[in-house]
Parts: sequence; structure tokens; C-alpha cells
Amino acid sequence: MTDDARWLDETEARAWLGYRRMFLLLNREVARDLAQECGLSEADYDVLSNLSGAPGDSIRLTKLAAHLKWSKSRLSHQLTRMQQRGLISREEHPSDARGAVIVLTEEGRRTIEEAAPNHVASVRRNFIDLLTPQQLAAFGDIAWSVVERLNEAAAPQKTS
Amino acid sequence: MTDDARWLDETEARAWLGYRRMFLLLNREVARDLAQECGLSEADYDVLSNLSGAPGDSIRLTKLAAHLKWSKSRLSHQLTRMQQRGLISREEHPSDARGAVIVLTEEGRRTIEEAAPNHVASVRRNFIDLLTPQQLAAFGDIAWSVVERLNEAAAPQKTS
DNA sequence: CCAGTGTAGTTGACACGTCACCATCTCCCC
DNA sequence: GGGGAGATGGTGACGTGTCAACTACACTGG
Repeated sequence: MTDDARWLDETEARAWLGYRRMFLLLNREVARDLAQECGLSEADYDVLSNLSGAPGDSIRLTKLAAHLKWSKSRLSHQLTRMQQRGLISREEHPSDARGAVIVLTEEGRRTIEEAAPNHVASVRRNFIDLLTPQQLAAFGDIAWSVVERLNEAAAPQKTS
Repeated sequence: MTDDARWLDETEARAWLGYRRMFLLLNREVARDLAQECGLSEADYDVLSNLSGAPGDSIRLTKLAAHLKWSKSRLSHQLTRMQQRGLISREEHPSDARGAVIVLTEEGRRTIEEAAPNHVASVRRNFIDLLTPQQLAAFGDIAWSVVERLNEAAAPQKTS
């Protein structure tokens, strides 16, 4: 904190430290809400949410990993834990013997549908409602412009 | 992602999902840089950085935890790992037998002084340089206003 | 001085994320 | 159609963060 300040100017340091602090507090709050109210982690929520929007409530592992911007390894571990809790299941891909297809179980569907309103309320309480519409718009622009630049840097070749 | 979109309007969803995505990518990049270039985690860096700014290169555990906004438990675990690597040491508090005083070792000082320029460069590369000064200023305002609101909510009683 | 309450810090169990590595399968080209 | 390159997905080890429970000490009122 103090070290950064010597090397970044005031505005830069304020932005960076603000980012770090905001993300520390905000993630903690949202994760706690989700855990206490729904018994889910943010990772669980993201996976379930993506699955419930997919056709047939199922999706290929690699595709899901790409969508979430997770590593395949991370997703595989996550799925193992979720499978043990009965939220998802793995099934064989009909035409590609390597492939696993991730399927939302009934319990998984019930869980995400119950969790979604709580989670949205939590996000409102801890983030959305703390800012003006102008600030939200500005924040969205800034965040996605950072994301785009980081994506370019990370994968300058892929077009799809 | 898709579930949120049904309950937040376009601007709100863009801000929230942008936040989540930015934080995912940005943390990954900065953490990777720090690990590869300096052999440190972000947590290591934060602790060392705070210690090196403290009088006598030492600080009480609870005070450091409050400063970092970490739980005492998290800090204790972190310090155990850092102690094993020789970056810090724990010493007895002269007047409070319960108290541990965290001290930066010589190696810890060398490490943080070597890491700081690399880390600042990484932060510039992955964040600061991707935004205009206006965006940085706006971002700082937004982030700290969220932080203040979350702090109020979490601890409405403490004044010091 | 001692009983009760609060504070400082630690610990164990567990969930999570990363890295490195592996087994398996597909695809393409000769 | 055989062989190598690349993709799919999983695993183990390890560092990290959280919660809950715990030890040990300090402080305060009787």
C-alpha cells in the first residue's frame, strides 16, 4: 500500500488501492450472503447459472470453461465437488468419446432457481444500490474496457 | 450470468458482470506476474508492504489485520507460511504477554524492495495503462465510495 | 484476590484455485 | 490406415481463505 504510493501518482494509487479494497470487501459480502442464504459459493452459482441457461440444461466442459474464463482444471475440480453434492452430473458425449457433458440435475435446477433472487438482492444491496446510474454506466465502460485489453493480451490469435 | 440479466437492467448487469470478469482476469494476471517474477503471492506482498512502512519494521497482529481488513485467522495462517520462508518473524510483546509482534526480517526487506518495482510495473501494464486519467479518477471515486458504504454497513459503531 | 468477561492469537478442517502432469481420444495428412 | 499433433478431461500436490473452536492472558468489579 505505502510502497505503491511512491511509484504511482495519487490518482493511480487511489484507483488501484480502491480496486483492491473494494474487491476484498465486496467479494466477501456477496460470498457470505450466498453461502448463508443458499449454501452456495460464487463458483457454484456461476456454474449453475450458466448451465440453467444452456439448451438442454447441459454443456460441454471445455465450452463452459471458455464461457466462464476458467481453466479446465478448475472447472473439473469444481464439477467434482458439485457432483458429490448432487447439483450436476457428468454424462458421456454421444459422438466424442473424450467428451464429458455436464448436465444440471433436478436438484441443481431447484437450487439455482431458489438462489437467484437472493443473490440478485445481495448484489443490489452490496453494489448496485451504492452507486448512481451514472456511476454504474461509467463503471461498466471502464471494467469492460479493461477486460477487452486483457483478453487481447492473453489471446491475440483467436477470433471466435 | 444469464440469470442475473433477467433481474438487473442492462446497465446494472453490465457493471456487475464487468466487475466480476475484470476482477477474474486482472487478479490472475497480477498474481501470476508477482509469483513468477518475485516468488510472492499478492497476500505476501500486502503483508510485506505494510510491514516495511511501519515504524521499526514491526506491527501488532491485530493492528495489521485491521489495516489490511483481513481476519486475524487469515493473517495468522499467512504469517505462519511467511515465517517458514523466513520473510517475517514473530516476537513477544514487551508489555502484553498475549501479544505477538510481527517483524520484517532482513530477507523480507530485501524481498519487498526487489519486488516493488516489478509489481508496480505489472499493475501499470495490466490496469493503469489500459485506462485514461479521467477513467482512473472516476474509477477511484467509485471504488472508494463502495468501500465506504460497505465499511459503514459492516461496522456502524467504531469511530477510531 | 478471584470470578467473569473480553481480547490476542492459534489451530484444524474444509473449500477453493493453480500448476504440472497424465491418459485418452480425434483429426488430418501422408 | 497408421502416426503424430492437438484437443478433451482428470488428478495430485500445494498454497490460500473461512469458519468455528480453542488457549492464554488482561481487565474490571466485587
